[in-house]
Amino acid sequence: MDGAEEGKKKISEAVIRRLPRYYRYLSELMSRNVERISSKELSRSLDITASQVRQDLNQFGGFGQQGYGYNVEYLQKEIGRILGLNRRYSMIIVGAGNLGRAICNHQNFDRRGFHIAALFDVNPEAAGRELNHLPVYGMEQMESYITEHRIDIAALCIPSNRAQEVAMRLCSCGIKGLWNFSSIELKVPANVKVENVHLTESLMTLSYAIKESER
Amino acid sequence: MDGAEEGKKKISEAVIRRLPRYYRYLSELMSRNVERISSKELSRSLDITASQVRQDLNQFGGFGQQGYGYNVEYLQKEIGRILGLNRRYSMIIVGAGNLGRAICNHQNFDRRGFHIAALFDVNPEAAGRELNHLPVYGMEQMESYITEHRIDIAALCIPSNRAQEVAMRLCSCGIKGLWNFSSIELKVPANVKVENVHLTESLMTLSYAIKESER
DNA sequence: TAGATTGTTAATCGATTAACAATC
DNA sequence: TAGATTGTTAATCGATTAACAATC
Repeated sequence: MDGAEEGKKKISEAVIRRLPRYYRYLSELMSRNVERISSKELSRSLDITASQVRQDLNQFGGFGQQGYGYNVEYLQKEIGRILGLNRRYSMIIVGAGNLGRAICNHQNFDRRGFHIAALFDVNPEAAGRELNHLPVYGMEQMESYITEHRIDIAALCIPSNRAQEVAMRLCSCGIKGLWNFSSIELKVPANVKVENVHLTESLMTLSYAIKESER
Repeated sequence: MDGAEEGKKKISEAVIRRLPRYYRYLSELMSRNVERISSKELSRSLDITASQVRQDLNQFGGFGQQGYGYNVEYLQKEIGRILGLNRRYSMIIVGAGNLGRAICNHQNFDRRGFHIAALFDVNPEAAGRELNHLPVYGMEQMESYITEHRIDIAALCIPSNRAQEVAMRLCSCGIKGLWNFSSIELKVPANVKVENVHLTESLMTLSYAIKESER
């Protein structure tokens, strides 16, 4: 017992980013009542080599069975557990502009365990109203709300020039994760996790691909 | 002259995905009237090693000068050119729901050369109206509009179960790139480029990171 | 000239793919 | 038992980092 037990081997980000894809596809298979699947079939559907599928899954332990493959329902549940989807998260949306509203209207998040509790906005005439049955509060109430309602995640849907400052406020009251839609790189304490959705960068990457294919 | 001239060495996706970050930071430096920057300074601001910065930039040629560093304005322009930002793209948004509307209201895309021309929606009562001064048409007019207005890019903001079918329609009338916000993996001809924005997957990755940091 | 910093080659590290023995 | 397919080790490939000569 020299500390070699619990999940130590650092899992690479490349692997982690593939897990949601497996998860989604397995969920789809479940809804089609498919019971078992082999790494080879998975590989065909997901454009990943069978070898990599097995390598990926074995980072977390043996979920399959020789000669049989993987049980779809079991594997889906296990990957869900690995991703932390076996519990619920409370989320707020900061910035009730178009993007904030689009996210709060998105059905799928709640289904996956991400419960949106409220929105916050600087605009006093937005505050006090409701959006999609969710309350909209002024920014000054943000800290106390997070503490009282034990909010885990904040989606940052505000202009880039205010994002860093608001991020720091969120970090200071115990938020665990920031879902950052602003176009800047946030600097936050190590205990707060940031996931970026950089739309403009995404579009530029597409632009590059189009340009290349035209040559 | 045995065909060893023009841009052959295939640039890796990892490099391409870093280019927009350089571009954005250099744009910021320009607005602050910074004239020159070294790979070391870039590395500090972008959390990339100086060695990698130089390696990345030299994939495309020597943009710097020994003992001096890089000229900010020149480098920004060159990276823009590499990304294909030195021209304008015409874009339509398919699906005028919350997400589609959020994107059409986003200021930054047009600034970077991505001009949104119109929206399309199945809902007949959405069609015919205007959104943010942009026309909304019914889906049946999509193909002819794309051809007539030489549309380059379509942002797919429709439910996942209809995404593949609509994608095929878009491909068949000469679209060059799909910006896919639906949660499925699109199958398209090789000449059409797809850039995915998988929001649910992004959120699951954040969930994983939070779970890990709590252990 | 001395100092700084690039461009580029070589070394290292990590991720992907191939192969195959284990076993259901 | 024969066939299928995993788990896992070894080989390959590619990306990142280190080092340093070139040169502004």
